[in-house]
Amino acid sequence: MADFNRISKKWRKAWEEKGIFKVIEDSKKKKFYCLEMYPYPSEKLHVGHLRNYSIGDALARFKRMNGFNVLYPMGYDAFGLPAENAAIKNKVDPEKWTLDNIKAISEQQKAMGMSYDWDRKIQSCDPDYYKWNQWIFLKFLEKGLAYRKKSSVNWCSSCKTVLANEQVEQGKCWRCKSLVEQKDLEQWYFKITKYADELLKDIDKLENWPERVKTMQRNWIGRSEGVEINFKIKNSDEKISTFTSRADTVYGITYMVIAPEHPLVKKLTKGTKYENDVKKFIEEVKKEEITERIDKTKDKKGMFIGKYFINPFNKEECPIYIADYAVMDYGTGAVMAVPTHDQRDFEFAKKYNLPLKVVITPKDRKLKESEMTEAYIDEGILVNSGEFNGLNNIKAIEKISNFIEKKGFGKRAVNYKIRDWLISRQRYWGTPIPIVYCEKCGIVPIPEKELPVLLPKDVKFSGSGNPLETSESFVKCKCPKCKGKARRETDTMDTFVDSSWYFLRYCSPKFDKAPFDKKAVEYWMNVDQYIGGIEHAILHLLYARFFTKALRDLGLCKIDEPFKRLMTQGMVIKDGAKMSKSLGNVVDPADIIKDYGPDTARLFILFAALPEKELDWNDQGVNGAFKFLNRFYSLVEDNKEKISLNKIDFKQLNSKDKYMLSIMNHLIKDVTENIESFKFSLAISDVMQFVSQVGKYSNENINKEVFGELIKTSILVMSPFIPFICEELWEMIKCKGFVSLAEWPKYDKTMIDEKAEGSEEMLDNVRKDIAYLLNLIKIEKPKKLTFFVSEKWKYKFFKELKKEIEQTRDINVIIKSINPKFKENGKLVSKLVLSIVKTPNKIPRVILNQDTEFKVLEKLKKTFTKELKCDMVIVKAEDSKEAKARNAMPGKPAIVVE
RNA sequence: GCGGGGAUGCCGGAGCGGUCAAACGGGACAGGCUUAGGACCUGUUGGCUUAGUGCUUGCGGGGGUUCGAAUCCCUUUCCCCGCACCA
Repeated sequence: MADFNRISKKWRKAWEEKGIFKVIEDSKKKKFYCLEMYPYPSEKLHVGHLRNYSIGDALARFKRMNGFNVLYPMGYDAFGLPAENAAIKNKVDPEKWTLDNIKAISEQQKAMGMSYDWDRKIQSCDPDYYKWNQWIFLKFLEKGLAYRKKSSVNWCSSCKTVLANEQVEQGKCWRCKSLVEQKDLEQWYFKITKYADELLKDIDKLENWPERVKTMQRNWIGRSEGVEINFKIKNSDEKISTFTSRADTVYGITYMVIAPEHPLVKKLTKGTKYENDVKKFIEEVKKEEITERIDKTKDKKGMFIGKYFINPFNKEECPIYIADYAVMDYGTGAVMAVPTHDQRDFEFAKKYNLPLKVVITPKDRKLKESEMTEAYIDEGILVNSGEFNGLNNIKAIEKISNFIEKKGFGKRAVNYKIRDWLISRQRYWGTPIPIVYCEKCGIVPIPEKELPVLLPKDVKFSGSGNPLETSESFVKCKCPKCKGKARRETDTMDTFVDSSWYFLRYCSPKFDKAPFDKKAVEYWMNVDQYIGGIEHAILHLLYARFFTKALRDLGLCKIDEPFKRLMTQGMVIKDGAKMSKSLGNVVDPADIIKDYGPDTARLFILFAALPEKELDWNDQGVNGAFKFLNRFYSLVEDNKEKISLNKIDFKQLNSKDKYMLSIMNHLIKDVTENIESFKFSLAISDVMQFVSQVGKYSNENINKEVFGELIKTSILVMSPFIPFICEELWEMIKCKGFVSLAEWPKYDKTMIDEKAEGSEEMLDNVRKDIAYLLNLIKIEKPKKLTFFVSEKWKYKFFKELKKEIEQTRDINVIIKSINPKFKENGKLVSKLVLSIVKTPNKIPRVILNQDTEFKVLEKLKKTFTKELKCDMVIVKAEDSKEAKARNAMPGKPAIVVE
């Protein structure tokens, strides 16, 4: 048995020595940018990574062989919390920890045969890299895209840092899953909301993104059109503004809820008897906020604050409540409540005995407030709505909105769920924010020429507080403006900043005048295929899109969207569950490589499931892949003496040789198409079938040139999946150069139609059929025979048959393919109808072999008479024994005789 | 609740109007090679069968469109995955 590990080491070395995967811009060649989401360098690679890279590498290799100039880089998302936690726990330097991991991981990637251009490696913790984070930050600051504000922020007490909205999942920290608290802090933000509209609109341009990712982004941006309505408060000069997308319901308002944090709450209750109770209520809500406020099933809680507002539409006075279901974050923090037509309002109104007022009613019945058990939220007709009565409610939204603007009650408004991106992190291992706080000058940016602001080494990792604050040399500094005493910003940037533009850096990784070389970016961008996990559907992919647009507006690049096509790979599971340490179902890629070699691991991963689907890890399956590799390898090795690379002499070929060449051309076609549509597992299954056929062929009396061609082709088409072994076999059959750089085979269309095996037998059957039919209708020599051939692949045989009949019987033969044609204009049918015979006296006859089908044919009569433009008589149902007797074939063509 | 994706032979998983009893792999069974096999090769693998290019059942359940449905439509059940009191 072949030693696959020896083979892989040999070729890895050869590739490295020749540097065959390095690329440079080449305007003469078509480019292809293939990118995998760069990994966080944790201690070990897991199979998910392996899958990611196997997919990307197969594609990169395929494109390379197809003549593309392929940019296929790798780098590391090297900043981040785990390094810092390791520092606290094991007293190691986060940098060393990170760099050691990178070394180990890149070693594994090389061992797996990934064809990266390693010269373009990026590590986000390199000052050469994060310098440009700082540079971009300063540019954003200039443009007003970065700003500092005090606000209530998400705080993770376990990670001891604030989090962006995108990093809070169901009230929990995305990383450590502990509950997120709210804190009032002054922090740095990126103004992603400025691009909300464009980010939303351009989702439509992302044609090759998975639908669900696009949907998730749309939902996250959460654009909602509506109106902002101002309400006067009775006995006060204050106004409350509310946002609603349901202007059609304004006549049904019976109360209002405002968020407890709403600034007006204090004002309105000050000095009233409600003041104390309201304060108490707010305290209560804050306490439960974290856990319960996010639980939708919970009872809504609220409280009257002693004030009323006036509904400008009907001048009614309604009470104002504070309630925990109103969130300050969205809209104006106040909600006009229409309990009859909003379920949340309905529940609240029922609980606090607030009035209901129906303003929309279904067409077929009447709604009664007293009988309602839930809000009516479907379409209907407006009632109790003054001049708008009788309108359809959807149409009324538009009319009432106009009315609101005309009367000055409010204005149209658009709301987004997306918030500005909070990028400050109270952690050490990240890009320092290039800002200084001066006693005199306030917030002062570091001048560009002083970048990078380096991370200091003299910090203490105590496990509490931001380690950066322990570095005096870092914190204490001079103001760049006045040279006076100043304090340096100790927050670092969210690591998602690093990953928001790294794909641009790959285009010119060593460029030192700007984050990237505009020219290189113009050549390489955008990313033709991006591959990564679904978990980044919102976070990274949204940020990267935002960055691209912002950098474009800074004049740094010309593209609107960074990733042309996105493919999200499925999870790897084992024994029906996600791999996890606690379940003990983790597979270590290193073990697989050790036992089976890298090619087996790659082959299994790509074969076991389509890239986008879940992959069920199965040890027997791995072994199956291994078995195939051995079979493939020994097929070549055992028969290498029989291989000739000389040109095929087509005159010397027998039908078997021709048949083999035909399926080989088929193979090339299928594999090419399957790879292009990411159906790697199907491409591999095609090759498996082919290899087993070639195996059988090799035992026969073979044509050496043909055999050589078959073997060569199978090595070529397999090489994107199992590059090491293919390289070895390529050498074994004495082909020149690296198979990794060889040209992808092209298929010959004419060869695909080559006669399939067994065609003689089939022709024989058809001959019998014809004889039988002719006998049946008692004519020796019809003028014309028309064959309706149902299956495309049989078309070829009938061509031969045509020749034969025309010569031997002197009959004019016509062949028609019925499948595509009949489907279009009549949806006909070949399988059931075995034969149609049109007699000389112009009465068409139909012969069947089944009683059941006879019934069917009665129905078909119409279609047939139309198609054949003549009457139809069903002559007889041919019984199955008769069919058997004349050895009828299945899927036999319809035959028309004239 | 909203949105996205699923349900196919013993298992993983293709197929997405006729070439489908359903690719490919795994498993199982039989045979060969072998002293023997867990290695390799060959064949079988829904049921019935007078063994036929035969009949019959069948791609979550029910209904429909069609000459014809695993594939299209409706409905229903179950599973996964996102978001979530967004006004």
